[in-house]
Amino acid sequence: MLTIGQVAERSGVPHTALRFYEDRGLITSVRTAGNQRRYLRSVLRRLAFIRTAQRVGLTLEDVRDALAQLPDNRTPTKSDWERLSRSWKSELDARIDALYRLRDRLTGCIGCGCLSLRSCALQNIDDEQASHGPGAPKLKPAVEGGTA
Amino acid sequence: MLTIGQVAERSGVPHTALRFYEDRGLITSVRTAGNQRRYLRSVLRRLAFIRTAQRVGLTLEDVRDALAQLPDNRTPTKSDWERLSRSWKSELDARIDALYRLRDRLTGCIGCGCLSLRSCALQNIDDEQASHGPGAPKLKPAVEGGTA
DNA sequence: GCTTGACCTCCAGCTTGGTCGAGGTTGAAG
DNA sequence: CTTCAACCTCGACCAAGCTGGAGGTCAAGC
Repeated sequence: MLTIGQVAERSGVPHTALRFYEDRGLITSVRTAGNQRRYLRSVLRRLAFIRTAQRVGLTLEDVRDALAQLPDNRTPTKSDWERLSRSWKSELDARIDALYRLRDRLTGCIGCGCLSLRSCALQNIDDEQASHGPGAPKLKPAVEGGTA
Repeated sequence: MLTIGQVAERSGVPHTALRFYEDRGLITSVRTAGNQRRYLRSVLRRLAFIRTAQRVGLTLEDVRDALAQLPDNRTPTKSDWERLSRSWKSELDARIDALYRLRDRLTGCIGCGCLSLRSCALQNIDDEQASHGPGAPKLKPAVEGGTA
């Protein structure tokens, strides 16, 4: 069992954030007789997962909901992971896709002669994300007349 | 020239957010004699760009810094885009990579028989650090978009 | 058994990315 | 010329995701 300080050091996640995550239900701990937190080593795995997910733009709530599908008290089974995976895969795929388009649009624009943006991919971004992600309000299909 | 209401409708970005973005220097407008905002059509392109970038976890500041490289008052040239592209590509690549790892970790776990997590990729996220002894290196210091 | 640093709770405050409403102005249609 | 939706500014407020401090407790070393 690890103390909060040990977890903080090993994971690089500040102890303040660890308490915050616990408060939000992303991680759990048990308490000593003296009311101090003690963590299973598996919390490090969760934390790595949380931080990675956050870095790519998922909210703590997204992560919490996903992790809620995993058992706290036992090693996740194959079907535990399957469920988590299924529920996340399409979201992750969508994000990967969005990133690709964002990147390729940039580099693509160089090739496509953006001096006249008329036929440029960037032009057409607006219609793609019609309904995505809770955090990001949507861009409606814009009526791109002719002049840009 | 478009009014703020027209831009809001076409882009799907609320007018409140439009003023907010202008305040933060992400978009610009000109004013009528009566002090009302008028936008170039190109603002729609910027907005689509902003929303996409946000969706994949970049901050408004990241976006602002990137867009600051593009001219406000003329169509971006090839070299404008080249500069923007260069400065973003590695960041986007890193995020794509992170997403892949996150996704593949999930699906990988299904294949690898996570009933025993021993050899699982997820397992090794933290063990790498743990096994580096007492002064263990940290997880990625987390979130924020500083490296853009 | 005393010290000291790591721990506890609670709460205020910060940043980001906005929304909402009050109170006033503009501008195009009738 | 009136009307009224759409616009303006400004400041309060919101939620997420934290940080930091105050004031108190625990536990390991001397």
